[in-house]
Amino acid sequence: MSNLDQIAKLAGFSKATVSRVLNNSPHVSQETRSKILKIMQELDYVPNRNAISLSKGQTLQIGIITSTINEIVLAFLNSFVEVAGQYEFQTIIYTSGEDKKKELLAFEDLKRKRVDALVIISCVNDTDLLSTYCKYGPIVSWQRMDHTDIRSVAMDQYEGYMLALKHLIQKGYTRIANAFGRPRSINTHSRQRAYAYIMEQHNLPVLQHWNYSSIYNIRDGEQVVRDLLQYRDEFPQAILCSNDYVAVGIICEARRQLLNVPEDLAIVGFDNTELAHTMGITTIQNPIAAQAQNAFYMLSPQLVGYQMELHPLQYSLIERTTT
Amino acid sequence: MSNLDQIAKLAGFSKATVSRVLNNSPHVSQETRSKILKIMQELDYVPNRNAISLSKGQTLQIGIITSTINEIVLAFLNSFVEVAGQYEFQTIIYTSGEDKKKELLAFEDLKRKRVDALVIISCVNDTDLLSTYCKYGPIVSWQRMDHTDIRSVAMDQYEGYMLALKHLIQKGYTRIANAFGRPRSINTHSRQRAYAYIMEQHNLPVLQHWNYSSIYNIRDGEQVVRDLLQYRDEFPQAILCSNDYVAVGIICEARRQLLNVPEDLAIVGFDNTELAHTMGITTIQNPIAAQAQNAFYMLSPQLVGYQMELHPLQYSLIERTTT
DNA sequence: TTGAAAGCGGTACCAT
DNA sequence: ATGGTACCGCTTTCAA
Repeated sequence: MSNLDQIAKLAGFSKATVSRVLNNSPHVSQETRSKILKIMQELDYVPNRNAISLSKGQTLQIGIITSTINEIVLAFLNSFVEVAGQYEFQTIIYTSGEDKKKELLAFEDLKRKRVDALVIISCVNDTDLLSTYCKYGPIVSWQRMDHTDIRSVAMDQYEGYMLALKHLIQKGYTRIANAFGRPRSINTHSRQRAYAYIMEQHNLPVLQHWNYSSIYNIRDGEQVVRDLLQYRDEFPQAILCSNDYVAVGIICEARRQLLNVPEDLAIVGFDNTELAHTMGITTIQNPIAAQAQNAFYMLSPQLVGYQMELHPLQYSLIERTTT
Repeated sequence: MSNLDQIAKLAGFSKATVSRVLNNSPHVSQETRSKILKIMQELDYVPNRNAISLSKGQTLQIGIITSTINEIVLAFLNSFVEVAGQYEFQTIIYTSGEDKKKELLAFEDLKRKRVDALVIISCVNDTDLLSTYCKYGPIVSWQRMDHTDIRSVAMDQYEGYMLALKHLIQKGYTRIANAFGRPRSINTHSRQRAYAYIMEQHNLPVLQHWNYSSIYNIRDGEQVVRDLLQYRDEFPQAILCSNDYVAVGIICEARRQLLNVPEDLAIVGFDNTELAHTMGITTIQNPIAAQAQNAFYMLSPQLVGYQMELHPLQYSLIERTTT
């Protein structure tokens, strides 16, 4: 492998000039430039990224932290990787598997300058601890954080959940159950607030066992149906799901249990993923791609030197065949 | 941010000794070691990764190349990230979007020493071109490659497809259609061979319009059903899918078209993903996680200095309710 | 056991 | 426009 020094010697110029050519400096004569470029071609030269990173103190890499990669995360990830790539930033995935130690490794990598910035999709460490890393580089979060140092790109799910609830009530459903996600997360809290508000406003019944939490995926959704069936006489008419995958699980298990959707059980998903479209699930359109792009835009001042304008975010209801 | 030099000065030792402490060299007295460690603690010191990478010529990063991240890719990715992580290797995702130039960037990064090795999930560039990069670091592929320099961890799908075909025939289905993936890929070719062999052996009909290719996802699957319906009188009894997601699309669209599964149309998926389980799809169990681990194991001689034993791979048929 | 110094491969400031 | 050179922060060989 050839290096800058060799190119310089062969071309008969200094390292400095060769470096200028590499960085498209205007202070190189056309003649010199082409001469040096020719030699680079011949030697099949490419600059060593580690040397550049060390010298510049910037790696052009962004770390992205998630406890696990599922389909929801994927939508975010895909968009983020794309927008970051447009600005020549690469994305490194850190999956923690809910392991605090492992998760912290990502933050250490910010400190060690392996990555220039960090995006949190979901995390398990204490936010007070995590925010101490802010001094090493910019950090944004998808998951809503209860901390001022780490900004979040997520929307308040209160509005989105409200849309779903109003839709159900307008359709005449009154016995409404919930399958929430993370028990104490801000999102779940927002949803619970919306639910409590609407139910009280319309004077509708709220039963203890109509509220499930820690429901994340297809299997969890299946389990919810089996569980609800224990209370035959207090069966809900509709259920709001933490995401579309939970909705898929509920639909499939409901069918297996010979329940008709939506006659016996109406279902509303969340996120409007591909699968919701395919299976005809009524859901809340969640602009995940826009949020992923916003994540990069929020990092942009420190990464590329200027602020980019954030996408405006808005929920909407997609009515299909499950309500 | 503190560096090695500062630690050395404060401790009253040389950089070399501090470096030895960092790398757990046995040639440091216990006293010196603890003294230095204490100072590192106080200054909240962590070594700079770029400096280490530059000096050692190794980055502990592995690039993984895919045209797009879908749920199938995800299964592979997840396992790979995990096993690589166990050996302190990080994974960088390169999504090409089928763009040859963009894909080549990943290979350039091997040359530039941004990554120590490369894993190809799917790629679009000419294999002769790609194999020229082998001299810069180890490369393995999931997608089968028709090139000796780049080894593949994938299995020959002939056997897997055979299982599916035999199952259908044993169940009495004779009019069998195919939804293949990439038109000229080795996998598709293997499947076509299996299909041709079986159909001829059993003297079964083969119709031109029963063979679809470039069918990858849910939407493609839906389209296949709509297309098949044009030939009402030559409708197949069963269809083999390139993967489970295609199967999902076919099932959902079939239901929408009021076809009964499996009475009007039997369906066999491929891969045995979570979704196949949920929707009760008969499918071929494809050990994706094992293949991802094997990918790392194949890189291991050049990455960690010794060969790891590969998982044995085997297909099996999972019978559910769609056949 | 410890230290001095030459790399690793670039960047960027200061001269000329 | 070009060159000289001091970094960037760590590793590693050779001596002591």
